[in-house]
Amino acid sequence: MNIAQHLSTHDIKPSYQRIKIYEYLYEKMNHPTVDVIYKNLVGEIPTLSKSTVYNTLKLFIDKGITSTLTIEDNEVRYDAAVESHGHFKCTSCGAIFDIKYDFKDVAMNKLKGFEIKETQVHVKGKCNQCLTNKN
Amino acid sequence: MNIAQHLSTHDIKPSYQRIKIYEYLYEKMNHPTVDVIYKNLVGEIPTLSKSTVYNTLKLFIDKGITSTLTIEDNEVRYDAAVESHGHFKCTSCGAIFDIKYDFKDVAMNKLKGFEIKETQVHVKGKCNQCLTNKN
DNA sequence: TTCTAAATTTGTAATCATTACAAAAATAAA
DNA sequence: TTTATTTTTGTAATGATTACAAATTTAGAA
Repeated sequence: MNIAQHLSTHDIKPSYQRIKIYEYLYEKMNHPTVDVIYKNLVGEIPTLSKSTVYNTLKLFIDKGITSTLTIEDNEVRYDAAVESHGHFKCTSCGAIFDIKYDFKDVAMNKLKGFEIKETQVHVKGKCNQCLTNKN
Repeated sequence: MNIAQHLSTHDIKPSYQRIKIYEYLYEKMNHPTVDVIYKNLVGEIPTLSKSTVYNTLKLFIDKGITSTLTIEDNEVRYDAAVESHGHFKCTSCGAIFDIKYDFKDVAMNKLKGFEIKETQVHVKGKCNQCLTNKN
């Protein structure tokens, strides 16, 4: 994936900060919060401002190359994947797993005549590993 | 529904404020925010504090008689219904509709060996009425 | 009932994420 | 090079939530 080109294709001028932020989102795929992104990039970009992270993510969302998820209240996370998919969050280790689900299975029969723009599925519990480790 | 008794059954002493807050949640079923609850009750309980609303809702959640939903980032809402069900929010009029869905349909095959505690399904779009009114 | 202890409510201050905004820096165009 | 535009940055403002201690209410014991 050529990130600069991907940004350009979506009408986003590929500045250094924008490339780095998108690169982080895309390569880590770890559903980071703004704070996590900032802390991970400020070493490499010492002048980086949190404002830039906020601005950039807002731009990415406007242009449709990033989506948000809010599993816990007060904890907005960002995702380079924009196709509909769900998220499982382990309440023990905090890890987030992507889960696929079939759009039409999610009670869409209940929403006849409604125009659906976005669906989010969040599941919380304990992951495989934490269960075996008895965390 | 006898609210005082319902609270007592769940190990919550039925104070005046607690009864009123639960009553509001239960009778309106409008998925209110803290602010909405406060504004709607402060007329009847002039000394009511927002702290009380926060404290009370936290207590209700601990005791399992209230659940939260966060469809929009930064907008925590409360619900007297605790069974798994989904929510549709109309982006035009802001109304929230409950939707039933089948727990096991939501990609649970992907989560073998995981312990699932909670699922949330959020759908955004335009409701029937807004579509016909061309809002 | 009266006294005392515990629980609840309240108001204010502190915190934290996010937004607003204007100055500084970088980039592009003339 | 000069000028205009875009992007980045830092600080201040906002708003929701939490922390906390004082005031009030409730419950229990004497």
